[in-house]
Amino acid sequence: MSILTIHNTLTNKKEPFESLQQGKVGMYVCGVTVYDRCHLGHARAVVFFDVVYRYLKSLGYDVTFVRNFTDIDDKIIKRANEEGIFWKDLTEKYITKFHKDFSRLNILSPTFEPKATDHIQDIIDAVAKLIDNGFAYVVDGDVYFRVRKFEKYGSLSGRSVDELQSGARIDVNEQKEDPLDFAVWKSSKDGEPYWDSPWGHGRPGWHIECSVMSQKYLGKIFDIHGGGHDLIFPHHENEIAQSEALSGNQFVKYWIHNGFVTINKEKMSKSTGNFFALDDIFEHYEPRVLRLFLISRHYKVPLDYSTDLLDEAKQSWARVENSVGIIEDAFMQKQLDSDELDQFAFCQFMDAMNDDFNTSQALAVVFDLITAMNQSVMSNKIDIELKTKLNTVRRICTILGLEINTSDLCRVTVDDIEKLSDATDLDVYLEKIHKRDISDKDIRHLVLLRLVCRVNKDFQNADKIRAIIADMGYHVRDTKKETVFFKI
RNA sequence: GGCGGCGUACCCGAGUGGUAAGGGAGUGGUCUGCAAAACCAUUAUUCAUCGGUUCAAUUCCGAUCGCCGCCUCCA
Repeated sequence: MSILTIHNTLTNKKEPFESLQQGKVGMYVCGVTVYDRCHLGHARAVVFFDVVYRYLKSLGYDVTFVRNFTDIDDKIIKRANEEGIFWKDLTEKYITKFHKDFSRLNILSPTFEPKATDHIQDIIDAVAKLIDNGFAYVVDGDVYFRVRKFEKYGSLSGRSVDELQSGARIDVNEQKEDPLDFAVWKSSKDGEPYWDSPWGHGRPGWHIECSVMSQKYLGKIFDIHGGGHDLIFPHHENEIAQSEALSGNQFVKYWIHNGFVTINKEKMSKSTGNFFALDDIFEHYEPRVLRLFLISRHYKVPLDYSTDLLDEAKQSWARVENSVGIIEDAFMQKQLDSDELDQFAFCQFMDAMNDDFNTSQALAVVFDLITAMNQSVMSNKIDIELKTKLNTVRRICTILGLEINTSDLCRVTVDDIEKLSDATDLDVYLEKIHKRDISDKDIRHLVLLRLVCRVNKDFQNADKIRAIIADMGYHVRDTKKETVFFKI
């Protein structure tokens, strides 16, 4: 059995994962700045780290998982002004929205979900300490971090300070000692939200909230810190500088960064308007299809979005649910109690996940199992081996957070025909159909009537009813003794 | 300009120093009243191009072309 290896951005290598404390993992993932709806790019990051969280737990680790909300910053103030609402109302609106969207994507709640504005005093204390130890300085109510004093600066993003210096854009703020220095505390202008501080009215700079909250909940050093690839510089670079300047020790052992979602190969981004909001996508696709799509590629490489690809994901997920639905039915008839897993397949899954969370390969294990299960059903082998495969599919999908939903499947059997009041029902319904006076409530009855027609070999009417059913967005599937129907 | 990533069938996408997972789509067949689902068979002598190392490279090295990202807010 393999062991978990993780590609560490810090060393740019795949490394065996060894937690700092036996059996425990501390993980911090940068959440979102709450000033707008979440898009597919956010979803990829959130879903991927949810998979990491679930997988680590499945390995038996006691995981403390922190994902923050950055709920005060320039964009929030700007947006609140544009909409003419109080900034706090804006952030709360989008935090609620975040929870709503991501619960649909079957995301587990993190252990802690801290907000920057709930930790202002901690932030002020940290800034004061940075000033005390010479890593930060005050200019007119602003506080800046002295980048050049932190010798390791640039180690995460692979840049040298001089390189950055030459490429640095001209900053309007001439007060800084060095163009590379960044704000840890920003003084507020009139009308802007502020908190009292030893340096006057102001608010935290970007970056400091993550340094403070991660260390507060996870300690001075912790195992995993994650986020989107675009956060490597400057956000995570700055976090390292601040955090290590505060603690004097290494901040994080493993840095994990996920690649972007792209549209026509270009980065999905709010600032360019090149994005699809989650709730818009949910109107056309089931969240679990979206989730499958998001983990269909290895997390580090870009994932290109298109509706064609989502349609493919939808089809492949239908393959899983069809198969599981049929097999669970089979086990309704034939009780077989076993929680055993197919050890061979499950080991293949573990090997895939242990190889830097290779979800593509992990999914291949699921599809191989599906094929094998279908073959069993085909040859009527409803046995313990099939049950262990089914258990394994369910187990793997749970770890990946993919919810297998077979409850939408409804069925009518030939036995139900007897319950029909009388034969005139058909004429009544055909009349209703003719008048289009039917609704979702009638579906079950329609399917049953169609079955009656089929039993009576009245295929013309059977097909007519099927066409109506299809028009209403349902699909029927016949087997020897029953008809299964479900909404498409 | 600096740094980094990617280029695998019709599409998506894993992977390995010894000859290419999986999904979607297509084609032929089985099954079915017909569909659908499922099953079977089939679809890359080839992994951007050109060199090099090697008994052997798609996998390592170099060059070239193409695409993308970061260097400014950004998952």
